[in-house]
Amino acid sequence: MAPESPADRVPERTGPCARWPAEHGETMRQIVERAGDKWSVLVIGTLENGPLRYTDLQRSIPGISQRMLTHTLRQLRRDGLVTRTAYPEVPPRVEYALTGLGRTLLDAVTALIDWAGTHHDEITANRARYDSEAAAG
Amino acid sequence: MAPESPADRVPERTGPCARWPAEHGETMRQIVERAGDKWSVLVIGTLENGPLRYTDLQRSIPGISQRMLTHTLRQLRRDGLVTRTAYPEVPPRVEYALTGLGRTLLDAVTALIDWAGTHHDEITANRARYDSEAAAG
DNA sequence: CCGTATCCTTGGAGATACTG
DNA sequence: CAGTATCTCCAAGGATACGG
Repeated sequence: MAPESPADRVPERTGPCARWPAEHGETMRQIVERAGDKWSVLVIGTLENGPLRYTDLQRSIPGISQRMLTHTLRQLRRDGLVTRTAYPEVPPRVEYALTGLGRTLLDAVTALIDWAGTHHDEITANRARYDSEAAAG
Repeated sequence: MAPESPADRVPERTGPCARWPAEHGETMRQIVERAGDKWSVLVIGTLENGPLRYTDLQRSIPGISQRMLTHTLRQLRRDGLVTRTAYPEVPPRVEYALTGLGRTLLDAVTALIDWAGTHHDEITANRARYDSEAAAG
């Protein structure tokens, strides 16, 4: 490769992030963002203890709208993280459950939630300090 | 507590998710969402190998706008995940680096990225199947 | 009971131009 | 070099009403 200027301080890092394979860039982003999505995380976490019906999910997750519950469930089903089982009864009953894949994601997400819980106070303190310093100038 | 209707199928799960302490609800969401934020993850990952200057970050993260780089760096500084060091030189030089806290977050996020990488193909296949089934009816 | 369809508001994010 | 300021656009998400 042609020699560069002496100001070439950036080392042998051509891509954005080493562990973020550019090959799958688009899909990777979507997957990681799903894990950071509030509603997805809450739905997955709520299903941890076993299958639940649509209405039970809605009641177990305060603040979620029908629109977002339906939408989130569809995304999770599409990715194979959650299954939907309709029982041909009257009145109709539909249950949602985690798949094996969904359970492994739950583990990874749980690690993140634990991290957030562990460092919650520290981060809150950091923010308070930063804000007060910014206000003081 | 007053006895409920027989349709009381939801077990002793009053809150949304057991591992998601409602006490810190708001902050927890922000923290977890930060870990799912594309730009935050890329900035943190890019700083893995050592401090970098503003312009180097911008060049190392293709597609990031000045606005989002500045904004993301400010959030990360506020949370105490990244430090900003200005060297009083001419021309001015500013370096950004991970803090210890930032490095621990990097570990947790790396686990998630690894999960995404591991199951990338499976998820892609799941989506393809779901989409084709939806199209077929 | 289990969703779909529609309207509407908000703020996230890119592009651009300018300052210390 | 290292940002700030402003404009603009668009898509995520809430509220609501209706269909199977």
